[in-house]
Amino acid sequence: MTRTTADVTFLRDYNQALVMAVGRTVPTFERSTIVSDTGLTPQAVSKVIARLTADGLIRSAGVRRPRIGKPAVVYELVPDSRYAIGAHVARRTLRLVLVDLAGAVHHSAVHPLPGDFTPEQLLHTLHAGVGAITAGRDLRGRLTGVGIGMIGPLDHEHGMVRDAHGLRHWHDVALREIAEAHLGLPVHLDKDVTAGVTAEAWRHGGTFGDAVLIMVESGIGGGFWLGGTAHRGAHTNAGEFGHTVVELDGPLCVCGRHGCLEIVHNRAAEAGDIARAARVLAVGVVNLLQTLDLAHVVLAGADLLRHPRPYLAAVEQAVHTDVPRADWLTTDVTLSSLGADVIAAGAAMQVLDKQYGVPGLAPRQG
Amino acid sequence: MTRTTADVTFLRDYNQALVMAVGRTVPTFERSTIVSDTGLTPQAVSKVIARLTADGLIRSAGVRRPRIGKPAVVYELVPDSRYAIGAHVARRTLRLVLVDLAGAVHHSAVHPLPGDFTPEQLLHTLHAGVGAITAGRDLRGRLTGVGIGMIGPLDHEHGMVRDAHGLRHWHDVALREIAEAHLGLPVHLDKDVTAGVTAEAWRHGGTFGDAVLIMVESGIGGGFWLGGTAHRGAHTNAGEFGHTVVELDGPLCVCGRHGCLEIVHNRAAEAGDIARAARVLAVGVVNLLQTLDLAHVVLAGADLLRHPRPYLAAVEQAVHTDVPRADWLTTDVTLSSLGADVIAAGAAMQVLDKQYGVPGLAPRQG
DNA sequence: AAGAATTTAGCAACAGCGTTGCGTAATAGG
DNA sequence: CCTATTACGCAACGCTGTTGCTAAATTCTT
Repeated sequence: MTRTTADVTFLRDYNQALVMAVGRTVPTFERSTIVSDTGLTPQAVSKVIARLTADGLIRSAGVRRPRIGKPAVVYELVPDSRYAIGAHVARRTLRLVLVDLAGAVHHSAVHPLPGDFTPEQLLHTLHAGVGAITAGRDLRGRLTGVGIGMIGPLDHEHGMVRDAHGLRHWHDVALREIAEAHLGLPVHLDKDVTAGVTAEAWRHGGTFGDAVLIMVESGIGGGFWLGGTAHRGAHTNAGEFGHTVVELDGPLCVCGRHGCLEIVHNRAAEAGDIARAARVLAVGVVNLLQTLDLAHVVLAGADLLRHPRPYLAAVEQAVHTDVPRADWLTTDVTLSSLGADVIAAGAAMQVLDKQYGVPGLAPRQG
Repeated sequence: MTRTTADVTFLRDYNQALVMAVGRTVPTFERSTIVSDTGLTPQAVSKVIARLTADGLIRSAGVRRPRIGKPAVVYELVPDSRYAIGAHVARRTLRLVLVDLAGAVHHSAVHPLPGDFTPEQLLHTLHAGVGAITAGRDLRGRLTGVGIGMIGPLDHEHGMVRDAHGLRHWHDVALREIAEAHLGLPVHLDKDVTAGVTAEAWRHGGTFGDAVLIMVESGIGGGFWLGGTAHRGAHTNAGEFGHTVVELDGPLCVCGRHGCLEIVHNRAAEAGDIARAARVLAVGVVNLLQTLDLAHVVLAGADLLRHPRPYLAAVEQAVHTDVPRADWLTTDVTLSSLGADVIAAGAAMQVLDKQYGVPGLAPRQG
């Protein structure tokens, strides 16, 4: 394993990203806002603001007149100064979105994919879809790249799809490399659920605590945001939350174990007992809270969003009653604000995060 | 939430800590070792080595003669240049250890605690125990501080014990503050399992990937090391791994839920069926791997270490057979190398880590 | 109307970091 | 004795955030 080393360019990028994180989450801000939020000196903030203004990422938006004294310059993020395209590769569809620097979704389209599609077929559809997005717009110099969120297992670091579940033609495909060659843009590949949780984190700026995005969509997965970054695990395989056993000696799951959350949940759902399915999911969520002590639980996925109310109610109730000492152990439970776009949008935001997010110095796995 | 800001002193401390992390894990090293391990330039490494030598943290240990050319200076960590004391507060005992900069345990002692002891009683025993350790040794200027590992819930950031499980006199006790006043040393308070996993990480240097320390000792807990730092969660309450449900509608647990890993495991263990207890634990471990994709599983705790072989075998087998695609999804399973000292030693290493470990820029929870 | 008080913001000098360029020390081999 | 090789540091540099101070823009006070 090697850690990243730190030099002065890291300092600059890091502090600059802190300012951007504030700018993303508030309508407007001024120098004193940044000073108190970050602890940087006023002079340092001035330098950062000057750089960001020169890059077109922020702009002045008038002045605020204090009770007395010189008026303060008010700034705002320029959302359309940068864009990224996000792709959600599911089993039968490719969803593409255009996302701006603030995390707003400007365009969303779903393209059908052939059953058991090949890499070539995906790239063809991806290329056409990206072309359709860029065609009507002038994104020259403002399109940061393309993010792809996909089922695993895959290798995020090397941009390789290892063995996508249920897709026969996807063994050790260097998707990032191939897609970059096809599209002529930087490409970022990650697991669908990890991309999804990045969407929630990006839109909340620097203030997003430890979180999980629960995805119920044919399978059940969980994307984790821990300690200020996405948690991918040792082999980009974190998130197989559906394959945790909640019923010893329960029904046999496709993964080979018995009583996985996914199979128990799906049986209830298929029997039409959504309330029970939701309660089973809630047990799993509380398991996560006990294990990881999360601040946010975000619910998403087509199968869940078909019945948002019972799921939300069951999870909220379990979180508030089954976790002891709830007075200070606060965890909020919400539905994903981006609905069906969350994975694709999150994939796009991963590209933005890489460029404009707070950089980490975390080690690569060893 | 506020993130730490980064200035040039952060750069220095960070790169310096990278060098120390290498030094901790190898018997000797030289400038070229650091250059290739970290990616720093030779000149930067020279400056770091000069600083560390001046501080007495490393020293020259001869030269290596290359085939031809000027001999390279060989360096080594000076283990006894810094020490820290670690305390493991359990329900009936206080374990104290003295640990050096390399993570070696120099002294270990167990002091009895009264049943349902009060803060005052603990501090008295702690003070006497620390005195006994420092009495015979000349640790002037080399004792970095005291780390305390304890059952939760507690608040790591503020050094407060919230409501220690099963201890009636421990509600909102500002233990860190009180202990610092008593001992005249910096004190670091953390959950027992989190301290434990820090021991494993510290002794492995910078190369330790995502890991969990499983602790089986009356209760079952898990300490997490994720992304290069301890994972404590939003309220320092991560690690209640024993209170994850593995058997829906199973026996009632003390926590109020049914079928928790802890109660199912303990029933099997109490019935003398260690093999089944170990298999139940292994199911929980695989749940963690599916969720978090960990590189290391470390087993510890008095109840487990009474039967190390069946536990190790059961967990190893489950990890290797129940997690699919094991050829590249490698996870190693080991027993804690520190045995019963792991929590106390880890608490000590948290103090060392704070001073000499790789600093993070991670956000405090919001 | 003029000056004091207050708030904001930037210029200039500075210390400290890693980097770059290059010179020097220490060895083995010819 | 010279050359090739390897190791290593001095000095200058570019860049960072910081510190000290000045200037600008406004309201309040006299």
